Amino acid sequence: MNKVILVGRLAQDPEVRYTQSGKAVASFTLAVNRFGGGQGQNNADFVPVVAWEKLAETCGNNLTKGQRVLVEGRLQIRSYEANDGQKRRIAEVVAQTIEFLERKQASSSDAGNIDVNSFGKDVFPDEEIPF
Amino acid sequence: MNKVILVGRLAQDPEVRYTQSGKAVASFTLAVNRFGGGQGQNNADFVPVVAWEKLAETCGNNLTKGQRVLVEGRLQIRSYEANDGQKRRIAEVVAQTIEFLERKQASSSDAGNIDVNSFGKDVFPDEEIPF
Amino acid sequence: MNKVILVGRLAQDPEVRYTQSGKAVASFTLAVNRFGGGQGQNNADFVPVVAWEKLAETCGNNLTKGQRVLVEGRLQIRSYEANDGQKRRIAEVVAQTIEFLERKQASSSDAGNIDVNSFGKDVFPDEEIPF
Amino acid sequence: MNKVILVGRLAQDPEVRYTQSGKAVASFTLAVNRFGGGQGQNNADFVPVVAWEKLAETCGNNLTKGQRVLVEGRLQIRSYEANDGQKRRIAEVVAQTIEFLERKQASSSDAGNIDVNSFGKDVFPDEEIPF
DNA sequence: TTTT
DNA sequence: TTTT
Repeated sequence: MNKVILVGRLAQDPEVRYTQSGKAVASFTLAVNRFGGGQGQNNADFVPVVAWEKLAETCGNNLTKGQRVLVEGRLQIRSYEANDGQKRRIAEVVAQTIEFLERKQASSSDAGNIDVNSFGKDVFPDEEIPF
Repeated sequence: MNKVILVGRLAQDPEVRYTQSGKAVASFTLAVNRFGGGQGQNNADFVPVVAWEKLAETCGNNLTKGQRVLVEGRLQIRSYEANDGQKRRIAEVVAQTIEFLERKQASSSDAGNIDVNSFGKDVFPDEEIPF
Repeated sequence: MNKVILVGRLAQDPEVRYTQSGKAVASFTLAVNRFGGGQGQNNADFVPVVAWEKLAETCGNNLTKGQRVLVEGRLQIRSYEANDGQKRRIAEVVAQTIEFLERKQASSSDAGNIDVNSFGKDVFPDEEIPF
Repeated sequence: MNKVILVGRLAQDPEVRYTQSGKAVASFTLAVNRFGGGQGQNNADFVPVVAWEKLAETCGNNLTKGQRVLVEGRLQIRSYEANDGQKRRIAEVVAQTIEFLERKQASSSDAGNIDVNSFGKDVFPDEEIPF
């Protein structure tokens, strides 16, 4: 069991890239507010999120900065070599499902579809994220 | 909502330290095996976990390397200044509950208490971890 | 581990009652939409939810029919004797935390607090729900 | 989001049945111990669990009464007509993933595979359970 | 109806 | 850096 469930807002628009084999990868940072915690000036965790393939494309097409979403996924720790030759570790959430908790932009006529919208179910990709 | 649920094995014995104000903090790395994923030589995520106060002490007293546990907590992203003066981010799971999924060492007489053992419920501490 | 996480809409206003000892208990039904599932006429699970004490009062004061919330709790199976003398079982979610995913009614001046709002953490009460 | 995560022991061996169209359905009751709760004589929730298709067969072949497992699934509320013609509701967890937390019976030769074993990912079936 |  |  490796399960992460986050509710937060996109801190930026998703970036969609492609691996050498053509798989889509979306990445964005999710701002997850803390409650009851330290009440400093920037009281949130900024969590890196990645999504693959069809889910990546749906992110690219439907999500924008500031939008609130629920992300379900797994916590992945990757090693990579930094510019200075040092090995570092990065944590990120690999999204398996994303639910809209609000629409991209509130149009005047969305009475029928303001419900939660769930999409995607992505699994363990075997390629590295192209950064 | 910021929820993480992991099942894995301690990659090392927990280390217990104390903040300046005397709060206990336990930290350990949890090896969470991947399934269906890349089947390389080291097919696990090594996730840093911290626990505070009473839960920290219970960790120190009851957990050892190799033991399987279920950790429920939240994902925290902290900034810190590295030795080279650079700002880096570290992700860790702040444990709220830990359940034993097996005993520290199978003694010959624990027939009655091999059940899951749940302890702790720790919340948003307002001090930094003393590294 | 006994964990339930639901996102849905209140199917009715919460009812708040009191035990003989004076503890508040709120109960409501949460409509949780299904996705990818059977697309019949009533495509949702109607889940009974109860909340205790302070959390119960917050529900009574802040939640209304139709409002979208995230409920975190545990699944409880209770036995009771039905009117016909038969023993039946009822399942319900005992809420531990509830997050608003939208406001009761959008007032014109909530720019600062439209964020997710989390409240409550309630535990294993030792009294029966007064039905 | 409709997510349930339970750790408990099988209260009985799974029963495997088949729908008219030939889909396998396994069902069993999971005894989930309560902690911190009422400490009466039967301090557990007995939760009905169903699994479909390949996951159902794996349950039938690998799980037995008393075994500890982790079940991830969704909470489903079904209506059915009782023998007395009354309409009743039943809650059950539709399993999506099951992890072994211990082996069926410790044979002398399972040194290599005593790890957590995860299997299955089942989705919204469109047939009724054949009771 | 029930697990340990 | 790492568990089984």
